[in-house]
Amino acid sequence: MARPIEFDRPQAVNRALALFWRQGYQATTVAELLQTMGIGRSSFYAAFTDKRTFFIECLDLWAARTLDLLQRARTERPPVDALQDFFERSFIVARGAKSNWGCMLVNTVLEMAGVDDDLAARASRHLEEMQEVFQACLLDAGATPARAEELAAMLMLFNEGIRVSSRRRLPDAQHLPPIATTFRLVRGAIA
Amino acid sequence: MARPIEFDRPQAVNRALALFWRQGYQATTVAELLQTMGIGRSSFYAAFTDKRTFFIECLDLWAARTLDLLQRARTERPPVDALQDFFERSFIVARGAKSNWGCMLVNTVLEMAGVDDDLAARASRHLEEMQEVFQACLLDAGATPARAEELAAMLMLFNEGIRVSSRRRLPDAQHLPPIATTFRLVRGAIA
DNA sequence: GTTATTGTGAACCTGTAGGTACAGAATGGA
DNA sequence: TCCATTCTGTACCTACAGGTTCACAATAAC
Repeated sequence: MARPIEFDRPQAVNRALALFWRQGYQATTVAELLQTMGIGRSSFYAAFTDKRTFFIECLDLWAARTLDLLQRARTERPPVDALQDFFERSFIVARGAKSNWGCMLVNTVLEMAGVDDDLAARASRHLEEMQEVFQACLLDAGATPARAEELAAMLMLFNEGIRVSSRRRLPDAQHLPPIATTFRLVRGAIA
Repeated sequence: MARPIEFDRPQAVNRALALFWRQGYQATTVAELLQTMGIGRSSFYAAFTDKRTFFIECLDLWAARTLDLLQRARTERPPVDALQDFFERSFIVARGAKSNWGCMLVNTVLEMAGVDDDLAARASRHLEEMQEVFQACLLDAGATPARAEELAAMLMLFNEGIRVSSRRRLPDAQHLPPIATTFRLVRGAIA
């Protein structure tokens, strides 16, 4: 028909996602999104309906990627090592200038709870999915079902804490020891 | 001189603080603040300069109250019990309809990091102060200085996690076991 | 009672947010 | 070459945010 030249949708979404991740939903304006994505207003609304709908798309994508990362690590290493890696990598982000924006799910829960409860609940559900993977890893590692559930809950609490802490621009050294401490406990509780 | 009848400043601040606590900085409009506080626009700006300055006042007040609560608990109970109480009470909030808005410091760090870094840093510094109290409690309980520092860092991570979790509207039962688990570890690490 | 003084509410101002409308540019088909 | 189609940039619209102004109201001193 006509005009097959469109903008690169996945790339545009990726760039926007980074903005939302860093600044959150409210602080990110549509104008900023457009500039980052390199597209015009009408293209944006034609392709993504509106800001809120688009944010949901980014949020779900972020969750899917993170889950995928976890699942893949799970096939490549012993289950508890995979988990510990996942946590430690939350901090060691390219070691360079690139800063850490925490976990988009956690950020969203805290930003939107009491403001847009549907968004907060959506992020919360994604966190539950992650917790289920934690639990599956622990089962793989030989924990009893009850113990796996308890430890997965504890790890999720830890995950949430880590992601908060990682936005505080503290030296990495301050975070890694607690992770090591925790995983010593986890391994002990399984054995 | 004239017109000694002013509004009740502390009460107005308290009400505003609750709003900021629940909704965060950005989502709370000046109009909402005025309605909650029961005062007019000009009175607000005369008394509190502007929204951001006022938010800082509320944030500092929240931090001071929380620190005070911790310090007081510390004089009334054995140090580790005081800490555990502090954590558990973060969830069991009046058991009724009253909901839990987490920790205003944690909320602010996550909302403002990357948006208003000065505000985020201020909240982060208050968290450091809390962590110092944690450490002092652990020292009181007989931990070595090195161990107290390590455990205090871990507890802060846990604190951050708990406060995130508490905004997710999950049943309390899901939170309390991890707290118990953690404090079992803490007591073990001190002894 | 008059007046100087100061807290107050309502109306107003300005900037900017999210969202829409529309003319025009770039293509595939005839 | 021309047309039909559809994506895109610009200008625009409306709502509302934070903040200011100002006339009025209520007091204390005299």
